[in-house]
Amino acid sequence: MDQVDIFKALSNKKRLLILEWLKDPAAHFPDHESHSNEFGICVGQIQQKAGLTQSTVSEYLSLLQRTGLIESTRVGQWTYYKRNEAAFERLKELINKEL
Amino acid sequence: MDQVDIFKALSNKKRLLILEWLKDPAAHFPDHESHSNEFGICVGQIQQKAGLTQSTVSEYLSLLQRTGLIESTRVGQWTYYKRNEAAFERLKELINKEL
DNA sequence: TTGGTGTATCGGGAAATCCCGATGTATCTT
DNA sequence: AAGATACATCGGGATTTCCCGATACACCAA
Repeated sequence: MDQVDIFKALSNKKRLLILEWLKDPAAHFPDHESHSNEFGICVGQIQQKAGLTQSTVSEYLSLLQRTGLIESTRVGQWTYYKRNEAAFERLKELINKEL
Repeated sequence: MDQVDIFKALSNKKRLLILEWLKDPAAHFPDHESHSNEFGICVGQIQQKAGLTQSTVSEYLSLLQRTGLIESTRVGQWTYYKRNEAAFERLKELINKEL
């Protein structure tokens, strides 16, 4: 994934929203604390909030993961996604220097 | 132009290159100082270096201008483009805070 | 094992993007 | 005015992106 691919991943309103939600999961997914833990947020929760189909959300999360901006953990039948803040920091440094 | 449109504008290798070249025009367009002045670099110079057709480069520059990242000045038959560094600073701040 | 739930992948129609050649417009020169 | 130069716009074929429904896969519960 090069710089262009990262910008492409960020070139979508819904994906930007998802990344924003994952910055503060407790604030954006306050549903009884279920399906929300130290591993992140599961696909279903994100799908519900995003208002997209399950397949679309799954693909978007997969795409974001390929950029390295988020990471996933499988627990039972759930896949939890969370931000990779180190990757965000590296991206910001790159942008600050190269752009 | 919202955040998504700016990321879309940055989602292209050639456009990123053009923005990089315009960071230091003297270094990247050393052709006898001609067609290079305080107003920026003219379309033809950029087109030659980019290896794209004239129409494509014109459209790319127009797109980048719409995002506010570059500005143009018409002088005679030439249109000079230069970076709007203030816009880049605002974008970087936005990215550092929101992303 | 059977059925249910959560996620990933596949196939594809619609829309957007990429980049081109052709053409139009503005400006300069003679 | 006529031709040349620089750029913008138009029309379009090829590719990519968007987002969906259908289907496949993984795991759990009974």
